Amino acid sequence: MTTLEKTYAPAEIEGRLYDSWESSGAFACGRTENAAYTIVIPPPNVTGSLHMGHALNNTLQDILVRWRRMQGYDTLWQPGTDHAGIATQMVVERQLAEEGIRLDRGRPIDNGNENLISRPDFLEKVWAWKDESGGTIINQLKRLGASCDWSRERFTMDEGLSKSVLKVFVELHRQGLIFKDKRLVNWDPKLHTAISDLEVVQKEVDSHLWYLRYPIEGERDRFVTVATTRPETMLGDTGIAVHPDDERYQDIIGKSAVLPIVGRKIKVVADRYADPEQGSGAVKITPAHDFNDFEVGRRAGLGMINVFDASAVITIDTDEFRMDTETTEWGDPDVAISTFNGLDRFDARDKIIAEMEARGLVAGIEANRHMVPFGDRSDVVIEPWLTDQWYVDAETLAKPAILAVQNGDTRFVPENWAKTYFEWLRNIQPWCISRQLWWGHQIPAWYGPDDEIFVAESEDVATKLAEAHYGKPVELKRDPDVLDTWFSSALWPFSTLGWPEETPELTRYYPTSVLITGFDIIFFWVARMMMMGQHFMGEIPFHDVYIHALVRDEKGAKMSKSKGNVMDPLEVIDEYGADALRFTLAAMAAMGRDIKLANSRVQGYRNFGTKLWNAARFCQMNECSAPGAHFDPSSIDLTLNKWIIGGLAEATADVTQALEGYKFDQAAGAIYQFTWHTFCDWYVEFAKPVFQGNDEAAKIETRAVAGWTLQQILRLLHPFMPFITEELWQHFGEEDGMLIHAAWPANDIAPVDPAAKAELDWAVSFITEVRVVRNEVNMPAGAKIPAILRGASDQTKVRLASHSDQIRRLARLDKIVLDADLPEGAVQIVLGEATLALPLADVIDLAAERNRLLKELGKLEKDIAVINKKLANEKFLANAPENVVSEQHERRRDAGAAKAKIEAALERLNPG
RNA sequence: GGGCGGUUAGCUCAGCUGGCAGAGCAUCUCGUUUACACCGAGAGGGUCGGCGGUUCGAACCCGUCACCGCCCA
Repeated sequence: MTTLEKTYAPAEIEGRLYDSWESSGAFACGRTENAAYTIVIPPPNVTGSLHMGHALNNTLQDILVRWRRMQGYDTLWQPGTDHAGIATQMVVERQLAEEGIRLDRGRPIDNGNENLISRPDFLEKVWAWKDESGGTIINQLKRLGASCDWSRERFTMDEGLSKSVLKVFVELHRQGLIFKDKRLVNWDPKLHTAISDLEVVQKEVDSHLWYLRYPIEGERDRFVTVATTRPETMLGDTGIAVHPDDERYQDIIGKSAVLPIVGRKIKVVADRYADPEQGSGAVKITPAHDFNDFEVGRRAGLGMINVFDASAVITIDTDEFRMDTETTEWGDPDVAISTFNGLDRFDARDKIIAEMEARGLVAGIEANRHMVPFGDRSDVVIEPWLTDQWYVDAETLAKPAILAVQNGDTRFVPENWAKTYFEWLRNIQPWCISRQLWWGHQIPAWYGPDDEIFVAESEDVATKLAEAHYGKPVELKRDPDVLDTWFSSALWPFSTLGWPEETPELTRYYPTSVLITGFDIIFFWVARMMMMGQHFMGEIPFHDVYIHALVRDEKGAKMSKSKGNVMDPLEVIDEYGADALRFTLAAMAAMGRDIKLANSRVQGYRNFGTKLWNAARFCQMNECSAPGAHFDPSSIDLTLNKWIIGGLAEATADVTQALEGYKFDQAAGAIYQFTWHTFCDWYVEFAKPVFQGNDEAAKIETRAVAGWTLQQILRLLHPFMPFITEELWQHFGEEDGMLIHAAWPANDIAPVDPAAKAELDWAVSFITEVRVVRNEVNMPAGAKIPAILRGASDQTKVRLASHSDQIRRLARLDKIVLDADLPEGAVQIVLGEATLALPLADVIDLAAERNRLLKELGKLEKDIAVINKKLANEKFLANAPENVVSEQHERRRDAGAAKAKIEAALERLNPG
């Protein structure tokens, strides 16, 4: 076996190990003799590439999956991507646009150079793009080390998943839970599709509040002033609302105003929506272009007048626009049409203001900062627009989803997020699921000649339904729209397992164990998967939902391309290795707190990997190989070895327990602490004299224990740092097989020996005390000096005898003499019941030593005063638990004894 | 406006059921003692945001104020 290099080189090793895991089938599920442990990946967007959020999300999933796999579970980490309707269509459309090709969606050709592409041809292009570039993020997940079962990779547009989408749509429709309706939707005038509330981002925009005067009909010189942020929509105004209790407007409620420019008669209605405090207290009502106005209009029975086309261009040459109009001094519908028709919405705004000003109807303009809805993909202002769309009755489906979390069938971790979940589900609106796109699952609805709707899983069935309905064959037209991507994602926990087929996988792996995701996705995924899972499987989709933090930059700002503060996980992996990135993310994944990531942190954990690597080198150099199956950690002789084995047992329990509670940071902290500070700092240093000594039996045992402990460390660390641990396993693992398959250490893997712990703790504090003092009195670091131990108990003497080599080496003492006389000017250290003296007046700074002792004395006196006050308090004695009281007594005794020794030392330092 | 979270060392954060305030990074000092300078030994650094309350005892529980962040309207 080759000797290890001086440092670990991740780049050379990661790819090779990943391939050997994958090709050996290590990631595959199917050890069906064991209990199942399932995680479905929150499907990344097929157009996406790995960002830090993904890195965190998938690191945590991989930690759980690798850990459970080692525990023997039949693990399935189900991977895949979603088809990302809008995003993917945009990518391909953009590519085509560069070639001068545009989708044939019934709009006029801009110029002679454009070519149109048909829907089937376009879809072919999308699939070609997907085959070519759609696997980016999957390969990036592999760089991270993700141990997904890639043989089961799914895509939401796959045949099987598409089949489940059809079935769900048809069934929900039959149950009356999917319906078609004409309502206001969030319309994206650039992408020409409806989008869901969740795809709208509210942004604060500096704009104005315009105060416009509308004349009251039949009353000369009487006006009502309305305040608006969107003057261009006034063309569609059909009413004015005032608060029913607003005294200013009592006399005009029920009357009509004349809509300026247009000449339409619009009613003044009383509605609580009008806020007397806001603006003028009167608001113009445009039911076809505002969600609130829509409700007001419905309550008051106002008309709805649409003034925009799909691109939000003013389109008013219509009969409905002319409704209730009359040409007067204030307005003329035909002039309005000729002036505004065909204008872009923002040009129309300027022109409206100009026209109103010309009529003297602008009462004021105020600067105003307010929220404006933007499409998260297109980044243009979203228009509430009246269209026919398909909806899911989310309110009905939400009920069981709420119940399941209330009664604990599904548990949020941390549990606070349940509130967010409830909040959203309790106020849920009908879910608009149709999208005016080509890429996606086409809605399985066909229309007869009279627009009768036939919903069926196939055209054949729809045709038969239609024939039965009409009594003769008719020509049907399929609904051109596709379904929201999230509609198919909602089925992911069971559609990926084969549903609607009753596959063995479905029976075995559903419900899944846990869903790991970010809080921003509770609505998109968690809630919808819960609704669909319960409705179609009759069972919750996951037992636990772990919500992790957001990864921010080191200053706490959200990473974004525009800010230029994104850290690319792949660059970090290139620089420090995947293990370092993974460990950093895990160590920082404290519950309920965002992660502020800095390169220095990753570097620190890279160093941890190097430390482990070098500890392994040390073991290798001293022939500490893994001892094999015959090794029994409970039949160990040396205290040192009993101690490290006990420490390992405690660390094992800590890591396991932390992982069980999803406390990734604590698990990482426990293994880090044990590996570096217990194993590398103390155990290895204590083992050196053993290896250099002549006690062959001790050498043999220590070699075995060191090798065995290292092997257990590799196991415990593997879920966090899979690559470096697997690489080292080749040197320190069991003969057969890879670490990924090795067993997770049981909590009772080895006995914890309190006596051994006490003995080593004593030796460690001996060494530490000497080091502290040597430093404080400026003793040359390299100087080997003698020491005198006085007043030691028998137990201490025994302990000293057995660790004398180690203590002399690490404290840099050349000999330790018992109970000798003290020469002048010795440094004295209080060590439990004993006093340790370093009698070397010529190499120490006596003034510094005196200061040191005085400082220590001061500290002890302060401690004693605090304890005395406590113990003098009768209420404390009466109320505090007995162990707390006795602890205080003990501390006073110890402090008192130490104080006496310090005083004696001061006395000896300056006799007289 | 409604909801959630935060405020602890210079920075980033732990701190469980109330019982001696911790880690990593950074800083300073010393050091190459045959795994490791991506290292080792040590040090300094705190009004636990403010005020009140409960308690023998509060970083922790309660109230209140201030500031910061996020989600929803």
